[in-house]
Amino acid sequence: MRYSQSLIPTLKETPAEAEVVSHRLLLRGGYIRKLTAGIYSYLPLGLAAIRKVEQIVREEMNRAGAQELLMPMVQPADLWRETGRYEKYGPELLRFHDRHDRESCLGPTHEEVITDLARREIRSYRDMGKNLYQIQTKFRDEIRPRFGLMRGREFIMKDAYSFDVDDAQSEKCYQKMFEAYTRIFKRCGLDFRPVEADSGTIGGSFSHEFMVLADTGEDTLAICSSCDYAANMEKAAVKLPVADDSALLDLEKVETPGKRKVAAVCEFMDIVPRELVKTLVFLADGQAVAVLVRGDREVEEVKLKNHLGVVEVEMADDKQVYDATGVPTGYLGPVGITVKLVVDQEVAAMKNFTVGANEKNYHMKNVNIGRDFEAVSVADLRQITKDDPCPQCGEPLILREGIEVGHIFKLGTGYSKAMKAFYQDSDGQEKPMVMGCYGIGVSRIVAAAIEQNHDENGMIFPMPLAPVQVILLNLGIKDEQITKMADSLYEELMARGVEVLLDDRDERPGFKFKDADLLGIPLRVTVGKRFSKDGIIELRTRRDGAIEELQPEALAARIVALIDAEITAAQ
RNA sequence: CGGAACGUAGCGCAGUCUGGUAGCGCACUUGUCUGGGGGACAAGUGGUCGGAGGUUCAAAUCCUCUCGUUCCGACCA
Repeated sequence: MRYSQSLIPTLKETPAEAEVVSHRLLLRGGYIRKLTAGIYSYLPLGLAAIRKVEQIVREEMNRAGAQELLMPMVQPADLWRETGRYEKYGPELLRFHDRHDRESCLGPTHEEVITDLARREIRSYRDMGKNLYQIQTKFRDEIRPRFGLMRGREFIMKDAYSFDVDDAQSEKCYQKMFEAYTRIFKRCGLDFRPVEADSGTIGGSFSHEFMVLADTGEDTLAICSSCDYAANMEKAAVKLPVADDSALLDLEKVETPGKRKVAAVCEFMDIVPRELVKTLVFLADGQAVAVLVRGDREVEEVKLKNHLGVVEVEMADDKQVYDATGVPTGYLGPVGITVKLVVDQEVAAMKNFTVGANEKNYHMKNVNIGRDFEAVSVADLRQITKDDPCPQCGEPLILREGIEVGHIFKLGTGYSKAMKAFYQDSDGQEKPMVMGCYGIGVSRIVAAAIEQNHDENGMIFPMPLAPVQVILLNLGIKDEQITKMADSLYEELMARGVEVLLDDRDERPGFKFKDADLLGIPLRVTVGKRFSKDGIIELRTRRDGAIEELQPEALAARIVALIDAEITAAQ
């Protein structure tokens, strides 16, 4: 590729819209351009990087026995009604009517389409054990797209779906995918961790996320400092606390005029937040539910949602709280409350705690479960903290930010039952197919790789993801000898299968160096004065800036060796 | 959708409070010089000031509405 013929519009200044480093550098490097909110064009270099990821994904999926196919992006609403998701999915699903007024949507994921295909085409247990995948543009009408390729509305995803005869086979496939994913992210040169995850709206019984560790990540991970435990914070199990066996004290009502916040109440009553219990009201699919957690804890909404078995929970506002309970916020408590009450396990282990009295300007102390009120249910409902022990081994946990680049689910038979995807087993019985689904955010991987690999001068691509492996700078466009050498090296490298970008623009050396750094291409070859004077070609690595001086004849072989070494190292 | 900010040349911004001439840097065009870390000089091109309506002799500037973008929250690959 010749720079002069390509479209690589680098920017000296950072566009104001870009906040995170990958977004800034992708724009500055001329890899992407925004069309509208959350929707980007991939320019030649951006596309080249994406193709690299796709290729790795393809190779590993195929190696794991999966088959590639391609499904439609436009999907009929009726298919989505079969699983109930047309109603459930929410405004993230972009819906529209075609010219015949048929309801349609743009595929944000493909469980319905693939299950429809499977139920039509697969009859016998002999045809089961299939894993089908595609790499395709998805559309999710995100409420708030942000961070460039990290959370677009339109993005490239690899999605795979497996169909097995029973749980044991499905489990094997899940394991295989777990291994394939580990290989994929390793080959991409990413620093990542697989973590236990919530299965979200896609549904299913069990799942892992693959997280790239980066400060700009939107998820928080709980990672054990000692054993192999790692989980998304929203899923991370809090260890069951030891029950307090103090004697029960007498219930006491205390006047707390104007003291609504935990801090104010504690100060007024001369207690600490861990002796107080908050009563928070959530709307669970519209129904008010009160949740008790210790004063210094936060409710984990995902845990609450799963515990209640509802689609959505949100914190009620002051008015909704008053409407549901008749008590102003700040004075709510479990004693005599009228709405459904669920209790965090930590609170269930407490004795003689302080709560709101369900009456303005009053709190109660020495409250106890069982004696003063009954809980509808007790569960792990709070957010884990960095001070919690590992739920597996009890050693300290570390909390880190991560970018979700892959997610695998055991789906079970939810979709197959809803859509009547049955096969006939060897015993002649009709049985539901056991499904799994496995996603990778292809375009997001490129962003994640940059978040992990950059410096003040620009991107630093790991060799396996680099859009091209070498940038060849001709620093003497008007010098016949230099240009001749640069062109011949360009030809020679390409002949040896090396991907090269030849910077043949009539620009000053400094300008080309800056662009080369910004673009993040792993190897840089310079043909300039050093060559015309001493016959020396310079080879520099982007990551550590190390320079080797070589004779032109030795260059190609050296480059091939470096590339091979880096690619093998990542495998 | 809730909270906040911002829309002025391709990009980054000033000008808006206090109404009157649209400006700076980069980029772009032409020329000369220059040529190893985003060069210098000279001459240029490019604007319905997001859009619509209003107030006024006069609106980028004041008022109303609207569209868009970004940031914080809920969603997710």
